[in-house]
Amino acid sequence: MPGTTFQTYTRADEAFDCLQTAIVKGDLAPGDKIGELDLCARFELTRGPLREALGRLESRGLLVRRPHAGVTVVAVSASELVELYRIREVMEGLAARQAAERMTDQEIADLQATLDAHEAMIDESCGQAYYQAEGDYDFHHRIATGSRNTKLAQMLLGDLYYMVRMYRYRLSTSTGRPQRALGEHRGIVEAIAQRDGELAEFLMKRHINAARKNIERKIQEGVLII
Amino acid sequence: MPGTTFQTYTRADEAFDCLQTAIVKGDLAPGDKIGELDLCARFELTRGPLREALGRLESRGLLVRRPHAGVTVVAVSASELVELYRIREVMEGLAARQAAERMTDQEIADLQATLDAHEAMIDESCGQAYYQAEGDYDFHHRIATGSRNTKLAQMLLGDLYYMVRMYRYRLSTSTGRPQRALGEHRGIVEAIAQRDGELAEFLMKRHINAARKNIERKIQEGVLII
DNA sequence: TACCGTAACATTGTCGACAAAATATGCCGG
DNA sequence: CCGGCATATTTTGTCGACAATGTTACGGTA
Repeated sequence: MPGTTFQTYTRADEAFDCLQTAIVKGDLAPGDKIGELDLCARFELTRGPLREALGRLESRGLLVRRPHAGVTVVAVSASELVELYRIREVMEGLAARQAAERMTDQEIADLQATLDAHEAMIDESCGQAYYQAEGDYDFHHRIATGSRNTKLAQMLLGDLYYMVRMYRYRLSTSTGRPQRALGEHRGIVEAIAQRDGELAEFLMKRHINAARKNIERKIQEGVLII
Repeated sequence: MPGTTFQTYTRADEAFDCLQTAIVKGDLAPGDKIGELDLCARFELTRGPLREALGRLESRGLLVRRPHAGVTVVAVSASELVELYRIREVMEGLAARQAAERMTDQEIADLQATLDAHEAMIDESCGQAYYQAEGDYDFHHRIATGSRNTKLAQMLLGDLYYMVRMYRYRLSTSTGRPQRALGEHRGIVEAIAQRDGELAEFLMKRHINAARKNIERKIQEGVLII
């Protein structure tokens, strides 16, 4: 092997990332019927890699494809969004428990530092909504990874979070009560630091349960239209 | 629309199914480095649809792909297999709870009938191992569907079960104690029939937990080599 | 005028060939 | 005899063209 320089990115990967972020950010709205050649022009690539990316997105549930009739961005109904949170509740509960058992001390310290930075941002109240969403994502991301459960992290990070984020960007306000969410996050980290897996699981489940109820309330009030 | 006869299957779908079953059945063993043209010859199709199918399989975690270096069937380690059961425990627990709340009376009756048929097979002890595996799969499949949680069913049926079945075929004996498993199944269905979601969740979690411990024991004894 | 059947269109699915990268082979030097 | 380098080969990634299918528009008929 002359130059051991491996190429890690291919055009299909590129297309996959572009499409995924486009869907998550809302540039491609749910229900949109998108043509292949349009996308090719948009991202400057040919149909081969694009179709490969479309297949992957479809497999992940972000696109729905009807043979010979084109692809459409998946439209998640209000009830389905709520169901997503029910899944998150049990899966992230497990992640928190395993994270409490397996995270390194360094990782826990980093996690606490993250919360400190997060708190500082909230206090300065600069771009609350956006940073709140990003901080929240970062928190859950770290715990999923810290669980050391490959498949669990893959399912959370690769499947669920993208669908949730898809609507978070649209909502702009994640929970609406950053201080309260931060407090819950602190409690979870505290439990993890004490290696109390059971408590971490309980608190995480309650945390996500609260977020679900918040969304249900917004839907009922008509604030959240899906 | 002249003839409203929609074509639902394309060659890529075909390739996807073929590859998936080939992996699950063990015709393509974990760790195998498989070439695209080999697969083309094997399934009699061209590289276009095949690559699309490979992308989907990769996205689902059954294949791992290194750019320009080919695809290999994913090799799940013993610890990862155990982790899979931890995920199943919480997810299927949720499925059982929601199934208890949402399954129709007809579905519950069908489920009970399924168990009766299953019991008959075990009594006749004809092809125990195989039918045990199939019956077990059928049972969990119905509950996942009965949860009416689209994404949950999709994740269980589309992701987890395929990975678990991949090793079930290799083990030939699923739990080793069909009567006991059947009894646990009966208890879960009973809870569902009584619309006791909490109990159904508890029993399902305990059921899968027992299966996990059984596998852990086999691994320790060296019976199960991965 | 409304409805149905047909034909043209546009879009997707499929194929074969070319280009780029990684692996395998052979050669040279130590 | 072994290790490292350059070349050759194989395999993957990409592209453009053709075929099949769904969609749309049009005209005829009741």
